[in-house]
Amino acid sequence: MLDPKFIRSNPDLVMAGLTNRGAEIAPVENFLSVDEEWRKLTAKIDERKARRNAASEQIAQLKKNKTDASKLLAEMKVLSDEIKTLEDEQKGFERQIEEIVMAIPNIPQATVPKGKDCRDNLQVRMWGEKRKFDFKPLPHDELGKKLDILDFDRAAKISGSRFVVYKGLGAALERALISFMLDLHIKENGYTEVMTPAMVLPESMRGTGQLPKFEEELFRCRDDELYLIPTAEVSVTNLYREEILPSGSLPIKHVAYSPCFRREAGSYGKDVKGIIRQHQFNKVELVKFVEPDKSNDELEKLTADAELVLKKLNLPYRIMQLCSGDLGFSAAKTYDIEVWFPSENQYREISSCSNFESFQARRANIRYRPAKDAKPEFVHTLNGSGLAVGRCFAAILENYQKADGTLEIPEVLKKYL
RNA sequence: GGAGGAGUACCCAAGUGGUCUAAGGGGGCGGUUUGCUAAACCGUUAGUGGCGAAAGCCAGCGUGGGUUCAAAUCCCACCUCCUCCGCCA
Repeated sequence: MLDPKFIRSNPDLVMAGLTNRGAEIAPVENFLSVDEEWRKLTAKIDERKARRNAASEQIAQLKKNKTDASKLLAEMKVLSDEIKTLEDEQKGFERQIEEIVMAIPNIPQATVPKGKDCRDNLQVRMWGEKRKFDFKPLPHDELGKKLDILDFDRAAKISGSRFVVYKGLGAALERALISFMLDLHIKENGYTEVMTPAMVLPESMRGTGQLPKFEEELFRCRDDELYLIPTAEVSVTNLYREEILPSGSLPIKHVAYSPCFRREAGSYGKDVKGIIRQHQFNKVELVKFVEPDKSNDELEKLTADAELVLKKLNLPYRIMQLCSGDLGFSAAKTYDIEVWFPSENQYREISSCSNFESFQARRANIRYRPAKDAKPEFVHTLNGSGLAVGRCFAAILENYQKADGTLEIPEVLKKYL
């Protein structure tokens, strides 16, 4: 969430930022008026409480001296009832403010290109040579079926649409990719591995920004207040929720493998073929907690760390900077990595690397001490896929297929298979 | 799932309705002393949010409610941890 004090003192800046991303500005105006009411009321309540505290001391003295206090008691009874009424009103305002502020998205950084949707995203760089095929490359799902390593029909039987069964070398390849990515980030890029729960409390979803606005995209348990994570970002970022990290502990860099669960509500008819868009998929996620003035540098590094996976696999890709209108709810700046799919003759997203600045840290109350006895400040959080394993699997099938319908194995994966 | 017990500040811990403005100890920080270190002694130490120019005031003892003029303290619910029993990969 944004800092209420920042909204209060810079409403024009906030509204301009929201307009750039195509969001409503009404919540800001709404906030300003409720906030004003709340501040007035709070001052009023504090005043009355100060009076009550003073009277309490008097009553204690009177009782001690065995003097009659009934007049003061009666007075305080009235005052206390009044305080209670005002406090109920105050809680109402607080709930309203919380609801409003939690629904306001992050403000894009000044350097983020202005635009409406993904067509206005900016290509930052490209890498790799697109392979020249002397045959017509098959789409990954057809190839997977032919090789008997992907089974869509049986997956649909047991779980419905948008699921897949990996079989034989398919399962082995998926597993190899996970191990390869983890090892790379741990050994070469300096991340510490964590393996976290795939089910989390609503507070965690609020911490990273999935709730309260995007509940329809989540799988929820019927009998327990638990949600399946749509990305390891949720459980890993919330590791340090409600904590003050000691000075010198930043940056913290975690890598986590997790299954991810998404309802994909509203994407009917989109990417229905293949394993590009599934209700359950595997992902290796990179998450960083850094000092505020370093977060943009750290975003460049994080993106480079994710890119290294594709470089080692020799898969052509490009880096896109998302325009203001295409940014996710919590992000202030985002690079997407898109990998080449020869059968479709197009690039497709395989990673999204974002700087959330203090947006998630404030929601999740994650702070650090800049120096030993300094006051705590909110950290900046970042994350990025490093990478989406299923999409990487698909890209390997497509880019490494041979004319005879078999598959070449990327050099770096051989020791994992 | 059942039965007990416990949550107080960086840590340990006292506190069963009113100078609790939370005792005491440890640790940290600052100081005195000192050739240096240690010891001793003195001082200091919850983060945070709100109002205010400031002084200050208000909130805060796991969380949320309630009782009361007044709650760390009494009542209710919940959460977490510990011990034992049962079940279980």
